[in-house]
Amino acid sequence: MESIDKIHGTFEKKQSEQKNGQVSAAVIKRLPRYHRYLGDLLREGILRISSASLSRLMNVTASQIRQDLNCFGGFGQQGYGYNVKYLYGKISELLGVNEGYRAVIVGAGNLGSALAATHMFERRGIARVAMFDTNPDIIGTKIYGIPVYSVDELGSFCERESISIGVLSVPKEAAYDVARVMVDAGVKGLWNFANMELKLDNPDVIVENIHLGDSLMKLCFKIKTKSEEADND
Amino acid sequence: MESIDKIHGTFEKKQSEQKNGQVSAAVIKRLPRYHRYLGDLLREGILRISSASLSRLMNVTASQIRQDLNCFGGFGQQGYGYNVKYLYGKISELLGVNEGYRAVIVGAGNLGSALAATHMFERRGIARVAMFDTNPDIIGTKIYGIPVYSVDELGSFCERESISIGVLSVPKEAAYDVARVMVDAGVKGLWNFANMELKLDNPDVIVENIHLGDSLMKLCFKIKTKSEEADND
DNA sequence: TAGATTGTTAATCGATTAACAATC
DNA sequence: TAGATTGTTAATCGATTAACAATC
Repeated sequence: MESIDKIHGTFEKKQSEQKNGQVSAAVIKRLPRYHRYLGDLLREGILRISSASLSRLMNVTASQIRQDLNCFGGFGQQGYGYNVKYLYGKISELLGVNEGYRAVIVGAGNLGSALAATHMFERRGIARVAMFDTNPDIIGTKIYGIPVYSVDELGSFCERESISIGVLSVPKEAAYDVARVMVDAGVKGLWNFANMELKLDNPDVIVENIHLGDSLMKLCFKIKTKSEEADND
Repeated sequence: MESIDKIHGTFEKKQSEQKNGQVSAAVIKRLPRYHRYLGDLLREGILRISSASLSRLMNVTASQIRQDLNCFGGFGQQGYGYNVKYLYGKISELLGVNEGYRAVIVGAGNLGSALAATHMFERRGIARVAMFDTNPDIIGTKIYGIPVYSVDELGSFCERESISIGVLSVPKEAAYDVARVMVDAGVKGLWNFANMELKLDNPDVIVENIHLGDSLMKLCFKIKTKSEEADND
């Protein structure tokens, strides 16, 4: 196996930090997908890959891959391609994998429990340190090993435990109250499943709104459109 | 309240069916969001809205709203704006709400159960007629009122019950087998939570892949980027 | 009628793709 | 060295925004 150091040692300056300023939303959206595919390749034991072969695998153009990666620095090598392990590491870094972020899940209903059950967090080096709910029957218990506390303690807990990520799996009606408490407690990002768009006045807090229903509707739209096409044949 | 008929009766020709050919993916992605906001307005009892006020509400440009809607026909009226109820209805139609699609959920684990518990389907007029699993302990039971059958019966069931939508909340490893069975049984769309991109050779079957992990990573990326910005101040 | 606001065309902007010189 | 493939610039394409005439 080639030495990663040998290949990448000479032009380290350019790489680590983002090139000039803003990266477009389009590129950011694609980064996790690159990460996924590279993870698969790594697990398959593939050592190197060219933008051309990766493009075939991912159904995008090789140009786009090279452009995207170059937003962050030269991760490849002319005549060689990309070292899978190295590139995977670089993208992991960009995405904040293993930054040691700490998360809480607010709302221990069906969705909250499902999120507690996944390996989604650990896999990215994110610790789920607690869950919060209002139901006295489950407060004090553990769900998939995660302790459930009263939502009354949410603010003080987040502050004390330096929580960066708050997951909102609460009903729509509770979302703003819960969000406010967490923002005041210094939480940096909210992952919002509450089925509404959380608009905060604090521009430093990042919000990712999940709308599963939108995806379901897109599916229905496409099914419907496809059927109508078929009818016109 | 104004009569919808009075306002819209005169130029019905243009509306109902899609204008010339393909609608861009960008527009399709935005339709469910329009639907959501209009639903909220409707519930609040708002009768009419202009593209300008809707644009303020939704944080997009009024131009974009008018362009998007005009892909499908003239839903508004000069000097008046849009009738909320009428527009909501039209977008519902476009999205296939209340088309009577029938769905099954394959995989009755945490995620499958969480999906069984939501009102996401009914709300869009989609019937969840059954769940399927391999676990003998839950086969024959009901989860939130939905009967659970053995995955062995999946194919024949989908065929017999004319299922249009298959929800995949199974482990990655099982996804292709399950997908193949459903596609062969005439299912028209797959909503795939299996954490991998389902690539089918049948171009008539629609696949929506859900990657919650990608969203979580985007959140981390943004938190990280924001922190780094802050450090450079 | 005058005012408001759409539908639609034209202008702008950004993202994707193509091309190729640099270079491993 | 010759071949391969990147990094990057330039060309193309598509999506967003602006502008305004049509019209309710």
